[in-house]
Amino acid sequence: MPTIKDVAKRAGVAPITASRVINNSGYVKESTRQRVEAAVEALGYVPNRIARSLRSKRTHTLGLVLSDITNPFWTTVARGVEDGASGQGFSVILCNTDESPAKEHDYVRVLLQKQVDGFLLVPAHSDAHSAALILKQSVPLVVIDRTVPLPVDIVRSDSEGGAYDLTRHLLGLGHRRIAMLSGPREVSTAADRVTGYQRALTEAGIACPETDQQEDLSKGHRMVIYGTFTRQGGYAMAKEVLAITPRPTALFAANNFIAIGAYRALRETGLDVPGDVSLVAFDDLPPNFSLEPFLTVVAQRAYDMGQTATRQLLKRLTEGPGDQPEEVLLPTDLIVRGSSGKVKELSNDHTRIR
Amino acid sequence: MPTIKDVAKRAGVAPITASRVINNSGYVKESTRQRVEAAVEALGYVPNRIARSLRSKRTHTLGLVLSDITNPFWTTVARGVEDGASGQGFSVILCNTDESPAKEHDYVRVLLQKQVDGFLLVPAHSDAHSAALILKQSVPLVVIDRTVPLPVDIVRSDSEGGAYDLTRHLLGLGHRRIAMLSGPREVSTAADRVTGYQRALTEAGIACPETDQQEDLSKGHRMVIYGTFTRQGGYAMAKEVLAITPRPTALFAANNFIAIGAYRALRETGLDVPGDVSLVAFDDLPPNFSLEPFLTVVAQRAYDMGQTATRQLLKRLTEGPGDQPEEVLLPTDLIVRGSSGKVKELSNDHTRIR
DNA sequence: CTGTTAGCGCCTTCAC
DNA sequence: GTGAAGGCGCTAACAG
Repeated sequence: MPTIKDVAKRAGVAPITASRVINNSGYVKESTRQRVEAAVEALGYVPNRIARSLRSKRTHTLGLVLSDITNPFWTTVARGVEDGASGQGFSVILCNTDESPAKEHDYVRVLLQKQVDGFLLVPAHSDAHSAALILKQSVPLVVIDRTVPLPVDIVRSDSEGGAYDLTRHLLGLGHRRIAMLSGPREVSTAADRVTGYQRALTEAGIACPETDQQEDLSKGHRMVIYGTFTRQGGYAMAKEVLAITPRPTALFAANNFIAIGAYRALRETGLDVPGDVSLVAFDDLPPNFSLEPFLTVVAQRAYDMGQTATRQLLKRLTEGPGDQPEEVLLPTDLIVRGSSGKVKELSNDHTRIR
Repeated sequence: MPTIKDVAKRAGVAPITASRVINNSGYVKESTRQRVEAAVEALGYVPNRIARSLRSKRTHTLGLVLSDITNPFWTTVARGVEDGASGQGFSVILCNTDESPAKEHDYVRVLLQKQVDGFLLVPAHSDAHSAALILKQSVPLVVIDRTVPLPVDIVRSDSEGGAYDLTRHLLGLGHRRIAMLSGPREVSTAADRVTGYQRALTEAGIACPETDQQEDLSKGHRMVIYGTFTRQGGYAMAKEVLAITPRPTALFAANNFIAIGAYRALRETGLDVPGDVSLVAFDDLPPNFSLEPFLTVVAQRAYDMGQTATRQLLKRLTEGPGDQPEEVLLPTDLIVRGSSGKVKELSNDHTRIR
């Protein structure tokens, strides 16, 4: 493997001169430039960026730490990151944490040792242990998707607004008993989605059984149930909620996995979607890979999210930390499909709708 | 950012001693070990792997160059790679080529400069330009999914066998006019799938119009049509093939995208699947993200593919190039679902089946 | 326009 | 058990 010294020797110049030609820096006479280029060609010289990084203290590499690349949402985010990075001459090291803080921590440590120029991180836990570690080393960091109790740049979707839109959509179809199948209480996105749901229902004057015991629940009421962001979670929550009398007329799945589990529960129960029960979800299923997209959803701009976060990170790399962190809130998109429909007035249902 | 010198100074030892403690190499007295460890802790020392790599000529980093991480098949492969790599202390740099040889070449050059220890490559073109470049630098390489005309390790699915199985499945359901909607002729996987299809039909005594002009085509015949591995391609090919009289009773999509396009064409034509026409595909749609998996497919073991390729690559890294390259052929799995059914005998169809 | 010197942070080699 | 010297490949800084 030839080094820059070999190139220099062959061209009859000093290494630094070869360096200047290779990096197009400084003045070099045309004739020597050509001699050096010929030597590079002849030797098949490949510059060693590791050595360069050691000097320059820049690796042109970013660390992308997320939960699971296999989830189409994260896949798309990752693609946005990679495109944004490679466009600016940066490479991306990919790490899957599977939501494990321990894994996350290990990855971050290694990436720190590898001297990545910056981090894109989806924190596995709200304690933000890893994020703090990164900041302590004063390595630039942009957090994606979730909030953390740290002064740090964040790019995330407007979960609350999206959930509000989706709930309004159901209200518009006449639904008054909408069950929210949520994720874990302590995950910020889950909490935000519940908040959006609650806001829409409050505006519509729909009671909350816990707080409004005295009110008339007959015109509809709220149902929030917490679980995990998984198919199993969705299945279990749907089963539970479908057993309530009177049955909810619509289910709001707080993410795509929950929606899939809920759908299975609905089918098992012999209920038609949307004939008997409407089903909507936060997060689209990958519509590019569906024979027929069916779910009414609020979709996140995943690609945008990755790209925006990367742009922000690269800005920090060139412009320095700046005075204070920024938070970017990406809008969500309501996509109405076949899984949501008008409420049916059931004959044996004493609660009349509208 | 403290260096090993700072640690050494604080512990009152030479840098090399600190190094020995940090890397757990050589003999160090327990008391000095503790002093060094205390210094590491106090300073928040993080070893610089860039410097280490410069010395050791090992970066513990692999380059993964594939077409598009957004395709669920590649996503799964990538996850297999990342798991296999991180399990052995390796990081993965991800690159999307979008099947562009130029992009691929640029990525490979950068990765070579970054001194990755090895490559996992899905070649964008059968000319294998980038693969050759890698081999020239004698950097270990494992090719994934496709064959290249080079002596190199390859891990791929048994495309021919899978296509054979899928075709046999259709034959077993009574289909005799099965149209193969293929990918580009020059892509090895497309060619292999056509070969498997042909083999099954030949065994079943089904004629090929081009070569068997004289034979009786009334008992069924072959239809192979070449296009692109895209939804548009699938749509166009399906439209074309459905216009033929007598109409094929089954469509074999050579990959998941083609299947989606073909399904759309079928629906537009007013045909029921599988009532009027059966549809099967090579490559599953992401079943984890479907409300109801519907397509009968031959699925590839994508995760396995990534993991196997990585294991092979890491073997080369530790054991050297070995005498000659290996080729691993992964089996495929036939998954029968709702999209394939028995042929109907149409009243106005003069070709009697069986 | 070109070259010399020095050092990035680490670890192999060889002494003690 | 420990340390001193030197160099991995490259490029600032400072001559000339």
